Amino acid sequence: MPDLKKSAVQRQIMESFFLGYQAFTAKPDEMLARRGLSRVHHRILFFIASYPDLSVKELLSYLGVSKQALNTPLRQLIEMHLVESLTAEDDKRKRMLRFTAEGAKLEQALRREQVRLLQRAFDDVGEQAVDGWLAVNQALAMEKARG
Amino acid sequence: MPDLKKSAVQRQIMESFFLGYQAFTAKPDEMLARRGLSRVHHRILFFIASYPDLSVKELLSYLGVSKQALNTPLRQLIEMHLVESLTAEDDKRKRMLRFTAEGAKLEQALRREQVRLLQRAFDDVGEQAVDGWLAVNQALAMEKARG
DNA sequence: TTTTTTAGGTCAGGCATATTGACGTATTTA
DNA sequence: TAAATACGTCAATATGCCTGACCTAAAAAA
Repeated sequence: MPDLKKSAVQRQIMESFFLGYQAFTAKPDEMLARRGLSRVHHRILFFIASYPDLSVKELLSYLGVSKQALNTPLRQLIEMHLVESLTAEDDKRKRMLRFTAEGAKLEQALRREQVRLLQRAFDDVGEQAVDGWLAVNQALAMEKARG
Repeated sequence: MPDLKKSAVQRQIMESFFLGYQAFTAKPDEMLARRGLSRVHHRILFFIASYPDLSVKELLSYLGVSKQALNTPLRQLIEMHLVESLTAEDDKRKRMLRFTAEGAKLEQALRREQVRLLQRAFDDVGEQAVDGWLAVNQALAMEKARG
């Protein structure tokens, strides 16, 4: 347990977090860039993967951007046949967003690279450290929810 | 140790990391926004704090942006009397970047909020988890350096 | 000492993306 | 039938980054 009262220690911890997160996003960023896509597209793909058949409104609330900001990247994903937008049965105003086969493949490829990176880091530090890492991330996420 | 072979587990781990990092940057983002500043300014402040009297070129290499992209935010910080740019003694082409008293105060305030968040999360999970979290972040940062 | 390189700064044009506001359509709910 | 909702799009505006070009001052190399 480092001494969190020292400025230099604080900065070093913050820098590791920053660099670690940057490493985590670097590979997908690069893979998406090759297709002319960006991190917004990645987030869209992530939420469609996590909540298949979610509506545009739900997606908007997860992303926290305006309808107009979502419009372009989502349309691009649909035009590239990575995502499809189907009218919902129960409410025909709603669109259900899901992957095409190709879209699912891309999401898997992105995730595989991120998991591979995590796995390599996990292998370096041991099981106990991994559990701690997960616990702190979850605690931070909770703090966010709490305010 | 979670089962990293399951897609849902993978996504949940990735989501915690994302949310945790977002929580980590949320407060500074908000504090900076009140002054009309953004995350680029934060990164500039971070590097000046970590490497006082660094040159513009060094700062550029840390940030990984173009000279023109740095120009505006750095000038703003200087005009707001948060950072000062002093000609180096040994090489008068170089500018040494450092905080003014007010700039140092802002950097401390930003860092204090981030440390406070970390501390709350750390308190929730215990010492061993914290050490694990730090170890994994460092391993990830290393993986980045390794490629 | 003259020439070249380096550090820093700025301007212009182009591109991408975010915002707010307004409008239009289809559908559902009150 | 009227009001609200879900979605989509157009326009104007603002921001931010990029590349390329050009400039000064200073240091390094010739």
